[in-house]
Amino acid sequence: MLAIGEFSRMTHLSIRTLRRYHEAGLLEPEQVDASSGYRYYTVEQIPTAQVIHRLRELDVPLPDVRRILRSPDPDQRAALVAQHLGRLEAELARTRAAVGSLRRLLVPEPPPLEVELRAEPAATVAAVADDVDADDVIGWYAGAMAELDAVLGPTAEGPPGGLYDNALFERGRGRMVVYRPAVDPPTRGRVQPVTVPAVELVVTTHRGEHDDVDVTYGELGAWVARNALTVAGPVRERYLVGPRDTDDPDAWRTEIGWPVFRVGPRPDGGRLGR
Amino acid sequence: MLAIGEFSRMTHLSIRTLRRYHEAGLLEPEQVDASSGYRYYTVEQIPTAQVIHRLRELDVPLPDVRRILRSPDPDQRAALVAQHLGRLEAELARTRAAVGSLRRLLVPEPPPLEVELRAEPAATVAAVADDVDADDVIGWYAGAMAELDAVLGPTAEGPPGGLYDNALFERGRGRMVVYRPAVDPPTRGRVQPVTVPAVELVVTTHRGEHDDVDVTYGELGAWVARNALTVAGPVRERYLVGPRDTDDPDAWRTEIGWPVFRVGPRPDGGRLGR
DNA sequence: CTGGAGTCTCCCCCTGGGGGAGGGCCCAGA
DNA sequence: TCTGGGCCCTCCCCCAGGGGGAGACTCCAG
Repeated sequence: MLAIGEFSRMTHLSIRTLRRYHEAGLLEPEQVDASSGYRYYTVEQIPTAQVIHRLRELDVPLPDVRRILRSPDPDQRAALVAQHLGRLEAELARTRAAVGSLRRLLVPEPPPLEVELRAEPAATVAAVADDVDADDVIGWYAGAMAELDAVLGPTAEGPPGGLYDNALFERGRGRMVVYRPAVDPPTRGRVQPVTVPAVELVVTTHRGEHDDVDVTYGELGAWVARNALTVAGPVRERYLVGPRDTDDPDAWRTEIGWPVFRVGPRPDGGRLGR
Repeated sequence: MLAIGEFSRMTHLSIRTLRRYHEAGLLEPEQVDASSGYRYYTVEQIPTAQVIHRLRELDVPLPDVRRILRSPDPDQRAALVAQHLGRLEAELARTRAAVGSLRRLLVPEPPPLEVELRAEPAATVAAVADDVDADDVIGWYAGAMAELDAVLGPTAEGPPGGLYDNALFERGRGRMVVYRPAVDPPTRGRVQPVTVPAVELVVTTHRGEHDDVDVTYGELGAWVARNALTVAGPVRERYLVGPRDTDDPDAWRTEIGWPVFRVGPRPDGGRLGR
């Protein structure tokens, strides 16, 4: 039996960390003295401790480490690990995107901003809607669009789009609507007919990678502010050319539209009604 | 003038986050109402907010973001950014190492562990020593070894080595000694003559990448425990073949030695005397 | 003038660590 | 069998960089 200090030396996990892992149910000492509370480990627990160490180096959250350790089936275990390696891949992609975007930001070649004020008519579309956390936007969008495609089939009546509740940006959670235009929109699964209301829309087009889209948002917002307008409802995006159309990011075009009121009333505080 | 909610919509930074950035001195509102405390921003601050957003996506700490924003010279600013990109590189390398090591750990091909109990004589060497945090070990080692090489020159009397206080593993901070054997060791800069005491040493050799070294530590520890020995002083490593000898990691050999006492006394609790 | 959306501050919580205080336990030597 | 000192225990506080929510005040259009 090994006291916690000896076990610490053998595994290169600090004593404090071992105690935390005990508390979290990750690595239970083989025996705990009932009266003194002393933790005693065995040499057979060393490999487990090392696996935990590696997983933590990969920033796998403690509950997930526990799941991995407790899954008896090696295949299932491998799948859980692979899932986290996928997460690392995604994180790397995010980092790469931020680096690229930062570079573009620091070497600004200000493109002429073309803004249009347009009266957008109401339209009934096939949509998927839900309350979403800001971090889940990407994943939720992918799922919702896939479901739309599955229900509507490949023949499109026009580019897909989305409505984004301002609370999504201001408070990190809000209503999200993803839609595709359709004649006589069906009701199936999460897909429902939704009527996008008529509105006065300030519109511009974002070119290229979506990572930079907030820059265009900023420019559009500045334009709105300078023209003494005020936001009146969820922001709209329309994906004129996107990854579903071409693999060349430079060719992508996203139409961004802000509903506005002249000066006056903000009937719903800029939020998306239900 | 833009209220915080409008500014939030334009920059995709949440209201809470904007308040935090104000508090941290990252992004001061152009104007703060003295009586109400309302924050008011201008459209000119949007690009700054976007740069902050990008830097935070790269996990640049808030104080460093502040430094970057406040450095007036573009060159200096670029240098600060580049520094953080270097940090990202290092992190990526660490992640890659952990992935590789995890793979090796999960597909174990248990190499025969050859352990030797050896009476190590005392030796006087040229050494650099200091108290070091566990996270700084790599960097400190590199600096200390470079200084040793600069003082001693290229002709080596034997492989370099190190002594590692057990507190380094147990408590995350401890004394570290890096040395090179030398006849008549000089005193220059941080380099000093140090006498490594004679000791009974349990020794094995780790093969390959240093990322896996804790596995060998674990095996050695298990051997020590099974033979009813007890640790008596700082762990020793000797770098028989390392990156300074060959670029092939599979050829690297690190000798790992644990000073032990048979059963009996632990004169200094396994810590490194001064 | 009024009501509701917007904003303020303040406090608590999260993760995965670390620092340190105060006190009990273990065990080799005498 | 006692003793001392190293080991281990629990408990509380702190860190970054966020989020949740309460309770009160402000802004502004009708």
